[in-house]
Amino acid sequence: MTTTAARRDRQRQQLVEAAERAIAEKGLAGLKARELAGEIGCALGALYNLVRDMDELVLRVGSRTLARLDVTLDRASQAAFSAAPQDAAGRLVAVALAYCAFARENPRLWRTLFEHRMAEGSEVPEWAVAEQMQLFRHIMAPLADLLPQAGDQQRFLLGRTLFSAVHGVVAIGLEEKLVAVPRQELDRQIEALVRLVCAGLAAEPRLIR
Amino acid sequence: MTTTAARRDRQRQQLVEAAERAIAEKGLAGLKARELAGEIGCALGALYNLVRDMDELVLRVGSRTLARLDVTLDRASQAAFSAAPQDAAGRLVAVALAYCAFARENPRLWRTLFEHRMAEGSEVPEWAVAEQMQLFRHIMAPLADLLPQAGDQQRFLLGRTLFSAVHGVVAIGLEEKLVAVPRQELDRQIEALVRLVCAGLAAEPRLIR
DNA sequence: CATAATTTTGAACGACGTTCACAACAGACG
DNA sequence: CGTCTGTTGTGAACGTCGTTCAAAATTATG
Repeated sequence: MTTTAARRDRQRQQLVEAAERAIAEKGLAGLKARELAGEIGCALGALYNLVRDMDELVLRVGSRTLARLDVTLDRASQAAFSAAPQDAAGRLVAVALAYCAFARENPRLWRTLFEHRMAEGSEVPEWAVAEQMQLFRHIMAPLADLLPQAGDQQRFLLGRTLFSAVHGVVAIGLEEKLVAVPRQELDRQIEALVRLVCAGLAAEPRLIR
Repeated sequence: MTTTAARRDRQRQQLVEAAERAIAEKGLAGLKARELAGEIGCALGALYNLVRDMDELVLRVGSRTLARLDVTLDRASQAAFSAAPQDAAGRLVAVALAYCAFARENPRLWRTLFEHRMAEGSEVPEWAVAEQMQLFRHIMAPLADLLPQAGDQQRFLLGRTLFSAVHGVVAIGLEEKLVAVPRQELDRQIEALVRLVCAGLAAEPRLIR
């Protein structure tokens, strides 16, 4: 019968959603096994029939976050393309700004993507890594327009650098540790960074040799 | 008598050094109160006479890390200045590469600077924030040469953006999660990023309006 | 030297993720 | 319907963590 397996799937779904809510409200450190068990109405030990351990749960939440981020970046990229099909730099800026907006609107879920560390001895499963890589296409596509004569290798390296750089600006800009940078200012920083790199590429293409 | 206060200071020093060793070897998650107490030869509870809580201990270790980083950046900046006094961009590159080298050579201590979060309800003390700000001067000085006619505000914003961008590239490049990026390649990425931004500044100064 | 103040001690506390012996249960067969 | 068997849910118990605290030990004071 489907009763057992189906209800397990349903409960697993509830569990992931409860975990997502908990992280979104209280951050990764606010995710408690006992609280989740209470919320989905099962015993503490039953969690481990739905999920190997907390790491897997966090990865599943991360998977949902990445999927939502992917949709966001897609929309931003398409909108920019519709507005100015030949402005590849503008598309890069749009993706970067969308990334920043997503991080601002989902601060704790977004942070969890980076601050979570697997328990000692465990490795990030392959599917989780693949999901992260998927997102790169939003950067690689405009870059291909911007650098038609560069090799795939060079483009990939530059794409990763660009992503890392924007990510760094967003991560430090949204850090609660220091005073929060106002939205407009952070957006300007990001746009300036991307445009400066693009202008640099145009002026001195040999820099990425 | 100095006996009490002096021995406390001595023990506190030992404690911080033991904590630094523990973090350097096993990461922030490998820092255990009981282990430290054993190492400096005191009871578990006595730690709380030397330090308010673990957060303070981590901040003290962070302070030492920042001091060593400061020395490293200073040396790199001065060496670049001696080699080419008027090459401000080269000095920026040198500082960025030194930052990357420091992170690579002190991966866990460096990571701790960013991954540590205060316990709920506590705030990062003012002296710790000031120490972080101190480091900005290594970026601000070359930037002042590079943009003599920009305002302090603009320069500061660009400096922070530049730091954040380089930090992001280093952070993601050294992530153990994915395959480690080879040293040479990471250095090239960082140099390319900084030089691209500098070239962009030269070609399109209006971008930082 | 006696007395008061301070400091060290380690058992105890509460919270955490995870495990496990056992109880409850579901389905198969007579 | 009753019994047997394998699976699933249960929550107390385990080990670990940072932190606290009453008592013991040590140090300072008159």
